[in-house]
Amino acid sequence: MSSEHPIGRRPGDPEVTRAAVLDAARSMFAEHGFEKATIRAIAAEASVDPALVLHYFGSKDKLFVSAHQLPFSPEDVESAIFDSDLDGLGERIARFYLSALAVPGSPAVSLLRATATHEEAAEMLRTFIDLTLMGPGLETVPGPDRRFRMSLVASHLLGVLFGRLILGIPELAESDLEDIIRPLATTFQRYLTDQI
Amino acid sequence: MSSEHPIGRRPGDPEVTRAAVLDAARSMFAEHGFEKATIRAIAAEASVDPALVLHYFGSKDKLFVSAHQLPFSPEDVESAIFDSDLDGLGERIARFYLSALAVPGSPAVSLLRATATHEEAAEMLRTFIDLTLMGPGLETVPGPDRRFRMSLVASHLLGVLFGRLILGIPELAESDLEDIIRPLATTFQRYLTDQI
DNA sequence: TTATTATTTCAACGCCTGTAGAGTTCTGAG
DNA sequence: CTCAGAACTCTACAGGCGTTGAAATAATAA
Repeated sequence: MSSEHPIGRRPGDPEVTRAAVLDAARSMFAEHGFEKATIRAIAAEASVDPALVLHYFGSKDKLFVSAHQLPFSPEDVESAIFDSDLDGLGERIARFYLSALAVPGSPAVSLLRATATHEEAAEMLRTFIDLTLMGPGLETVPGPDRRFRMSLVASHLLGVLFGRLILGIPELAESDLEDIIRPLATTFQRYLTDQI
Repeated sequence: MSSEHPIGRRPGDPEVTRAAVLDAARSMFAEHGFEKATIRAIAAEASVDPALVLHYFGSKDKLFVSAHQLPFSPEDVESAIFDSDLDGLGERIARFYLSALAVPGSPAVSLLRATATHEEAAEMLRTFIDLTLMGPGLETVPGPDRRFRMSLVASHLLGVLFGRLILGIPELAESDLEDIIRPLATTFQRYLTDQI
């Protein structure tokens, strides 16, 4: 069984091919983690030769980075979460992050999975948290320990994502997302605005 | 540069060698995850030939399983956590798990890391959670949704371990453990005994 | 139309992996 | 004291990996 396409440039828009590679990369990284998502498998999923992947992205590391641009901008988060009074803050955080990220194949899950074995992915995820949760909007949270409080929030979010999408704890994986958001909202509100 | 030891059986207790291999395996799995912890590296760390590792444990998978026996028995957990009144339950859980597991090189961290890319490790971690957190002691927690409540607790514990030891969120990694246990204790207590 | 460049496949490289089998030395049972 | 078996190393294989360079084709600029 030889390749699908003849050698040489194919007609049409190359951007389509490039996008297909990125899609395949995201899906493979999300499902298998960094090392087990092989360039060969990604290329196959995109119906493309492995060498083309490297032609576009240079190396597997760079491909990973390219495939994990933020799904939303830090400004989106700021306005969705912090641009209101403190009262509903916990709920807004829980709802925004879980509904955006707690879906199979989400780049966040891919990042989370790869984080476990790939320091570059860990760095990216730390940056993501820093830019979105620890950004300027955090200033509205009172107290000198606001970063620590927010890190408790982050840890719970991470744990839910991990337990639901990677580990597959049944009670987390099969519950309606709203049922998870509710108790988390209360916890987050307490972490951010109450005595802890 | 050839090997440290001559060929053939060496004098002394073989159990020492076997234990050294297990130690090396635990440390390598904890630091690098399943794929990147190679049999060759584990063998080198234990000053042993790679083939000896397989002689003892049969395969890399089986080695992983052997290296991750529970650090405490489910009965230990039951008595440490559930054999008192419900009042301090949240704090007992937070303190017991975090002080036992939130240390670098702990088998739990190794398991957590490997879980991300290795289904067998995920199965082991799910079983661990099932045996210890969801065991018979959970019956003392009121409400038909006690398993769901406990899964919220588990998710938070997972998230703290992940954030502190794998991802390396500074506020979690550098805080005194007691400062983390305190707010978690309150949250756990609420999850398990209050309206959520 | 022609020349250049970007896109694509092919074939191969060197490296590392888990694992198997054969050979060597020690231990312990009879 | 003998000898079967356990412990241990050496060598090697087969397969997969990321990556590279050359060749072929299409798009585009002159």
